[in-house]
Amino acid sequence: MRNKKAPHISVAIDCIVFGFDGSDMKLLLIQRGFDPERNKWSLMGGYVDEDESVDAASGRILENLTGLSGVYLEQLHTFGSVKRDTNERTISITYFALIDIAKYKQQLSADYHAEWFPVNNIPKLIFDHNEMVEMAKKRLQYKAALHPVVFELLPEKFTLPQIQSMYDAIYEVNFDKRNFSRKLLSTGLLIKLNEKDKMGSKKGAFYYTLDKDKYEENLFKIFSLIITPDHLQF
Amino acid sequence: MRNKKAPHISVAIDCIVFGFDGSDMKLLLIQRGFDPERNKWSLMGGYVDEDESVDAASGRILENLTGLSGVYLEQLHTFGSVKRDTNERTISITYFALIDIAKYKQQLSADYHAEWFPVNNIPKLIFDHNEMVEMAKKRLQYKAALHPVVFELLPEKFTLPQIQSMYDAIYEVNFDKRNFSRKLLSTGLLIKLNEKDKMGSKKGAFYYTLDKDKYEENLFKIFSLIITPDHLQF
DNA sequence: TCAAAAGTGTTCAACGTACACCCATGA
DNA sequence: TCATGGGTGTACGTTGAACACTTTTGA
Repeated sequence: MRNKKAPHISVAIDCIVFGFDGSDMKLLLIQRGFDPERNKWSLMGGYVDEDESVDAASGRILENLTGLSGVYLEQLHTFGSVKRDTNERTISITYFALIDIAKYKQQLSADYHAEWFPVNNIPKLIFDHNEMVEMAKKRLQYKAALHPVVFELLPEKFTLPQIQSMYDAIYEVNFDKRNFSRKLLSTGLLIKLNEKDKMGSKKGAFYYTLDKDKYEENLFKIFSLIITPDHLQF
Repeated sequence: MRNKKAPHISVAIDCIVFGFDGSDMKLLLIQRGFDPERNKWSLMGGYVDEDESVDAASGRILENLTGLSGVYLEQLHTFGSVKRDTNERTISITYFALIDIAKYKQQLSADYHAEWFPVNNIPKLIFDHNEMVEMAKKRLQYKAALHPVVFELLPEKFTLPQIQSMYDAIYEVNFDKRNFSRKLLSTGLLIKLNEKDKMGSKKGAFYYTLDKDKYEENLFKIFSLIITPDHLQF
């Protein structure tokens, strides 16, 4: 009951950071610098301070450990088994972040020892962090099915092959590129630029950019144009 | 960082209980029996014990305050503003429950002072509990769009008008009953019984029951037959 | 007999899916 | 010149949406 004294339980945050590099989905991990479990791979974690909200804590902790700030962060789930942390009773509130790898490349590699791993080849992580990652992958699938959050993973301008690779990676499928581009363009949310990306091919692929105004207005109607429930892993 | 000492933050649970009575969606509330905020309406809450998981705590707290056990409970979100609890720094991990009101009616009214309120007419609640309820309503919409969890709200046998009322209530729309019943029956998941419910009308409506085997098998493919993204409130 | 809710079918437009070839370019 | 990836169109079946009348029966 609320009027009894609260037992002591520590409150931590762990951040699951997804990135997209133009062709693959990646996950950001750090090597733990202290005992226990020193040198094992881990998510970015830390304790919530007494005078900060848990949302604020997630941003602070991510920035401390990776230098990343201003990224899209959303609460995922709170993990609270009794023995999940081998050290002391700790619950962990997890957040996931979506970023465009290229945009933050320099910030990251300069001072921090974080590394990108392909989402389908994650090493063994400390505690229950692998479970957290699995849940985050599923949540991303759900979220992306109904919300255009995934544009957070893309640079300002991007090509159709890039955005399709992103969806292919998130849902672990291969969409038909003819149907995919038709559906995507039919939203009217993409503006074609007079400029090509020549990185990916000799012919080059046209860049597109988000029509921000329409994007705000139509936040709702847009998706599930792309994804049907068949694509979700239950 | 993980190696610093954790500050003291209390960890509480709050449960948002949705019920369906055959025609309306309801929310279960209790009147707080202690200060501060004595006698104000509130969700069912309590502290997590040091030696129990947060999932276990949610079940225990719900049972303590309402007598309900064995109900569908799912974690919703963790609320963690600094001043959300006016008493001491407390984060609240919220869970939502789905129950068939009739099934638990006796359990509830006997010993507990909990009351059902229509979801569209909730009183002012303590702390940030109204916000929690709003989030739970949205989550239920999302969840029900892709998962058949809503059968948790129905009795063993139910009529087509009842299940449609439920969807109408969750999405705050009025589905066309011809289209609705065709879609629902096309899943092949409902078994028509040779028995009618005469409560709702003179003619009576046939009872249906879930084909449990098929239900297990097809957990995934089923929904979004009913709901399209247009129905979601963003 | 009538009021009230249950139950049922058809038509049309929109959408999803499958599928194959040409284009532009740099090496 | 050729290998590589980019870009486009059509045809068909399925699905979603709009729509109105008949049935049953208790009061």
